[in-house]
Amino acid sequence: MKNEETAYAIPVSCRDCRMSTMCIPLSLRSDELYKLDQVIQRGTPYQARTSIFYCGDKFTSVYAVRSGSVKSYCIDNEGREQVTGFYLPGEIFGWDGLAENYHQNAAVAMETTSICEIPYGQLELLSTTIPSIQKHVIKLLSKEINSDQKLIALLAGNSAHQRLASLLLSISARLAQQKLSSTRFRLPMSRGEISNYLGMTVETVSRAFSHFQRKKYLKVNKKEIELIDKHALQQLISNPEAGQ
Amino acid sequence: MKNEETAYAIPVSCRDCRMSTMCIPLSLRSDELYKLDQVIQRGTPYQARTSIFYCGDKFTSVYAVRSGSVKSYCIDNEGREQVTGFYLPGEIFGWDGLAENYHQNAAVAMETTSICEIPYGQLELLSTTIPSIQKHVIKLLSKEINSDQKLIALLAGNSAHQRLASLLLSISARLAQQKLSSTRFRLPMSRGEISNYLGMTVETVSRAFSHFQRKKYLKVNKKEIELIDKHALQQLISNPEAGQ
DNA sequence: TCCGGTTATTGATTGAGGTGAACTGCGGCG
DNA sequence: CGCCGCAGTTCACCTCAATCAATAACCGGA
Repeated sequence: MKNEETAYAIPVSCRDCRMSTMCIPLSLRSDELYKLDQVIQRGTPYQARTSIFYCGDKFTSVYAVRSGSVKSYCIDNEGREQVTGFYLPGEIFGWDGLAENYHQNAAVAMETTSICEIPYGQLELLSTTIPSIQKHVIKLLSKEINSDQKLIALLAGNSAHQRLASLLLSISARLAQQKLSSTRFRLPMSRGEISNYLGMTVETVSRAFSHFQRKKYLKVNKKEIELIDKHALQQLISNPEAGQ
Repeated sequence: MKNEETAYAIPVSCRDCRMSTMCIPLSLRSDELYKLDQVIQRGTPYQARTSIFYCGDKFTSVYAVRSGSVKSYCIDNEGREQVTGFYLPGEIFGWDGLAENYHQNAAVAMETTSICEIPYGQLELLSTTIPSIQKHVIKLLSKEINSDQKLIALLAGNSAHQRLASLLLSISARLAQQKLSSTRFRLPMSRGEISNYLGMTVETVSRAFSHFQRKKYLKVNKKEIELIDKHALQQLISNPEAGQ
């Protein structure tokens, strides 16, 4: 019955988890790691489209994506959904609840997704005896700020083509960090979710994909993406004129 | 020589500072406050357009605005400046350097501005003995995340008029928190800085101001703003049709 | 299996906002 | 005093992306 190597196997400990290079365990000594292990909750995988938490839920935990993917979103004043983030394996989400003690966003699995739940109260408790946890938490928060600010810059100053190119390269880079292919991958999110996240319409996203394909920057087949000319996409971002 | 009540007087301690309701001292007992006081550096005011730190500077401190105002910005791939935030009295900035130990943004005073510098190393040290400081730091970081995400939603889903209305109401609300007038105020930033921050052009900002004035939502005189119909601006944000 | 609803692509049209230029008002300075 | 430079406003024009519409591809359920 030793099938822990299959796709959605639940690791028995952080030590066995490939994510530990960017997750909280990073920089813990093994006795400390053991303590952390005790408080992390590893549930059964979430099915596609099921919620991890809702907007307004009491903040209890932060969450690490082990496999699959998650989107976070909020509902603005008059009912419209606004996607605020996509989270891939190895990434941690849920910090948005910290300031007010209630989640400002909802989070939903975009596909079958397994997640480590890290109860924040426990983490706080642990951090009184293991200072490096505090430091790491603060670092993760700060990273979230930096990536949000990059998105702000992207939305404020770039064209539709540039935005999509940025997202694709960002996903590519994040997959690379997990030692997954950075040139061939399957987008977990729909065109609608992409367009919402990037502040444009589905049609514009679709046209941008077609444009990139005509330009031979990439191949698209539904959600399967193959990046052919990453350099051209980079160019496009820094220089709007690139490629007409 | 007791002129500590004048505009740019440097308070001798956090206890005397009106900002303490939202700054770090909040929630400290007076013996703890004393210790914090010891590490905070209160320099002479910054002149308009002088830098507090540059992008790439080593991260050493976070900063609280005591009077005046500050903008943060970064320079993107090909030289363009992107404004990432405006900071008013009582607000804390500089967290962007935490993750990588180098500032990802630059910060510059928009007018004569006095600032408390809080050396982060000292703060960390203090927090080992005063756990509520850690908590507060994390709360401030989390707040920054929430406000960044609001901006993302604003940029992704709203028109030029809505964006400007949001900024004006945000400034108004933040001034109100400091018990300053929320209906009559002087914008510390130029039209160019506003437009850059909101992802549009100076001309569009100008047109939007004129439009609002025609609609009797407000009065503009250079940088002096008088909000006349805040409710109409609110409406405009939640409902794009409001007022044509 | 077929059917109905959702998601994606493509085309035609429209409009918000960007672009470039002209014009104004104001402050600094020789 | 007049000249220059800069910030802000206004205008005419044009572009990019939203909108409207039609069709195609896909998925889940009976």
